[in-house]
Amino acid sequence: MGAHKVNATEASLLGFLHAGPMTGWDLVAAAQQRIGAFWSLTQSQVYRELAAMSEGGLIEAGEQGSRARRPYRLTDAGRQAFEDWCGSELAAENIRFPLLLVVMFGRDVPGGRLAEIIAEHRKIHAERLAEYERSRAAVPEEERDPYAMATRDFGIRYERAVLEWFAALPDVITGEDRR
Amino acid sequence: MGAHKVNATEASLLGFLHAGPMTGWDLVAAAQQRIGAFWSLTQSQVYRELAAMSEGGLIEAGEQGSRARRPYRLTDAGRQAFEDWCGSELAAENIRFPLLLVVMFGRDVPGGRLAEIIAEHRKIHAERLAEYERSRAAVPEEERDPYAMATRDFGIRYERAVLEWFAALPDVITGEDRR
DNA sequence: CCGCACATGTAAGACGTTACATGATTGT
DNA sequence: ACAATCATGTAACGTCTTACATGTGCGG
Repeated sequence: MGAHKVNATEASLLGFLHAGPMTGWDLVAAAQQRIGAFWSLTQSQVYRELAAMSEGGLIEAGEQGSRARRPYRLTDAGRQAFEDWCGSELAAENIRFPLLLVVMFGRDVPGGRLAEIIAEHRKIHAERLAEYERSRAAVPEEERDPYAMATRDFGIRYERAVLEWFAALPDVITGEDRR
Repeated sequence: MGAHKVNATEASLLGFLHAGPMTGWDLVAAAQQRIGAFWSLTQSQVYRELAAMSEGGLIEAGEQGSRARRPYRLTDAGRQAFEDWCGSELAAENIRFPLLLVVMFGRDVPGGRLAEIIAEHRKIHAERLAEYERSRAAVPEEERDPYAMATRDFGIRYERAVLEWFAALPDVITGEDRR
């Protein structure tokens, strides 16, 4: 009861800690790799939230290991806080996509800059998709975690949608009208 | 030249002001409606940035109208700042999707909560897609702005991708295994 | 003439980013 | 013994969110 209410960033750290104690450093790496595509957080944030959650009793620091490694483990209160978060109303997804701002205001974007930006980003997204598909293929059949697969598949579908969107843009925008 | 460097949020306001003077109130409404799907901003932010940009000479307040309406118009410096922003390196898109956190940590989400959340969000996205398609169909052929169309189409493709992702989720996750 | 929507603004705090500081340990 | 990397942490700032305060004018 009355346990501290956590935000989504803290909840994600608690989520990782279900699998066993981890240090801040490990959490940063895990977050970047496993949820970085749809939930960004920085090293600075991680250490701050760890300190706060430790203060609040949601996690406990263990014995300090070599190189000042400080592993944190989930407490019962932390487990409860995670479940409370799951039970609370989830915020809607928040997308901030500067490229779309440029497209929206494309009429007033100077010269060929719009086409240039689009070409640039098209390439970035093609690479990201390739990367996701490579990583998907790299997981041996028998050790596929359905949850991790699902989130990666989201990324794949997202990147495909973006690429199809690029492909369907009219020439006025992609700048392919000058032949 | 040395004009103030603006962030993406300010750039979006400058973008709107290219079409003519607008008040803070109008900008909030316009932003919510026209870029809200991929760039959220709040009323509070708008008034703050307007004050700051006015201070910096990027925009100028006009005569106060009724109900204290205060229209701002773009200055040359503001136009320049907008172009500078277009010329700068655009930040990558930033997606924060709590639902995907829940999926990622699905193994530790209590009881049928995961399935429940998914069903909920599936509905939300279906409705959003329907809304986009309705709004798309509502624009008369002759007054279609290709830029606005392009950003809306992004939304449509995004929502379709999300719905297809939902549809492809395994039963372990959607909870349809108990028959 | 009164209630509601319009319109601007402020304050405080939560959250996120960037840069830097500090020291330990590993490998060479 | 030295450089590179590991690992934690702090400081400062920028941005976003939430809530509130204040007043105006339109419509019934």
